[in-house]
Amino acid sequence: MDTRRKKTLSQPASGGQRPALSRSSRGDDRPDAPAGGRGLSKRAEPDVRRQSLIEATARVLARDGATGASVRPIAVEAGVSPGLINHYFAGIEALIAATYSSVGDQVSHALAAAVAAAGDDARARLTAYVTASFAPPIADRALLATWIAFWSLTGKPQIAERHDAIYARYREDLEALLADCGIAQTELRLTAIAITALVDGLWLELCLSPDSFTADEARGLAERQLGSALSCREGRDCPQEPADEERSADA
Amino acid sequence: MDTRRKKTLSQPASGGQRPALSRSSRGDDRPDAPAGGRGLSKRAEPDVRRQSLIEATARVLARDGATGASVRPIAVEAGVSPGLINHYFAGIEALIAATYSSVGDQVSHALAAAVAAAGDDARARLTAYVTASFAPPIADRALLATWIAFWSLTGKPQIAERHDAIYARYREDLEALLADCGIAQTELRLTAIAITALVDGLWLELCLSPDSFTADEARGLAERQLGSALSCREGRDCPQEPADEERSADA
DNA sequence: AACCTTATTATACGATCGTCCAACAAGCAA
DNA sequence: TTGCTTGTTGGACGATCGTATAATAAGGTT
Repeated sequence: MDTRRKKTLSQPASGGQRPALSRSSRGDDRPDAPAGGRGLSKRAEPDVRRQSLIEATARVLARDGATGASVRPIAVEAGVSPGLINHYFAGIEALIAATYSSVGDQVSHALAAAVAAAGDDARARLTAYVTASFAPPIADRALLATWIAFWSLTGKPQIAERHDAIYARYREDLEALLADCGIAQTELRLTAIAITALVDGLWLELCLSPDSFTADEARGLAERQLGSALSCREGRDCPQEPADEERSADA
Repeated sequence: MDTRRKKTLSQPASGGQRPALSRSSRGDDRPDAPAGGRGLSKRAEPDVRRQSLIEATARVLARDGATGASVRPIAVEAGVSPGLINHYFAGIEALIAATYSSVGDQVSHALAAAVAAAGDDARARLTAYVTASFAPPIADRALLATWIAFWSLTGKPQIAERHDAIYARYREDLEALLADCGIAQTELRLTAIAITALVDGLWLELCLSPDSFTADEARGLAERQLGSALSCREGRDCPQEPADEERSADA
């Protein structure tokens, strides 16, 4: 419902508002916007309106990045007036936080779809999961701009909380796929962290400067890392992390 | 050349901000404000002034991130008036681009120092290079905030250019260390890309949400990746990237 | 001295930021 | 119809943004 009412510090500054002008120009010149697309200023179901604001925010973030995500451009994109945003969200920051969760879910679903399309073989599903980051819609400069905007706000607890949830879910899904491939329980967590980091780093640089390597090369490197992780399961010769006490020689 | 003048450059212009004294009536109220701690901003050598502005920008970026890096806070941090920034730089964007190069150099030097401290053994130097990212001054939230601010501006060619140069240099240094460890020439480029991506991803997540894993774990994972890369050099059984034709079975 | 160059300040300007608010409008209950 | 609730609008407000510019200060040259 309201979710508002801060009645904060600033007094209305005494003097009454300007009587303002009549809105006579409105309400008779246009019957209303037809369905579909923008310009819907009809009354909407609260959940529908909330979602349309979130989606508009995602589009603006993708197009203009963090600096462009301000109230008025988002309102224009959603086809509503600026004031409506503060009616549905406690502030622009809350709207962006909600958008983080929404975009995070979309990414998660895109990865799940890639896994589902890979069939039943555990190894193929794992490969599909990690290499999906190097193809559309994940490997996209606009998505990176969106993501960077979220990162730039992780100073605020509200956003950091969602970041942790999204990444925890990503690693959780990855751990499940790794377990299906026979990775030992004790290795699951760190293996998932390493693969996540590699994929994240490759995805980041692939979007930031696409000339330094190709998406195919990124796929190959991720695949190699998977092979290395899986070879440990078969008792092969694989490099082990040195024990903590052995690691002091390099300082 | 009184001695008081010399230290004013590095002075953050703390307290005595402007005693009201607005200069609306120029030249009659007060010719100068000589005494007191307010001696900031004498004339400086152009290069010195430029550098002090760059350093002030780096401090503001580290403290407040991308959204805080605007003309007036930077000017306050540098202890000069806002207008001076446009005297030395073509705009705020040019100042931030220059700061990107400067911070990139500092990071590069910090990594080089870690390598130099590791001694003469090639393997130890390589380890020092990659694990330095997980210790101060690299593994630092403020540095991440700075870096994210740069990333958020890579849409502008001026910044993207700097990003490419900085990352190319990072990979170049890494390739040299890998070559010293005997990595084959044909594998150098992709190996460096993979290690850079892993380190970047670990560094990013370590700074963003430090609770998901520890710096020691990050070091161990990077070390394991190095071991995997180096084991190939000895003709051991190491996972290979599958050929491009073999990768289409998952649809 | 007078003159010139330029570093530096302080402010002005228009644009845009987030938030708040009073008036309008749409739906629903009586 | 009349009333009531609430989604929605368009703008006001103060703060801050980047840039531009006239006035002043400082150093160097002749």
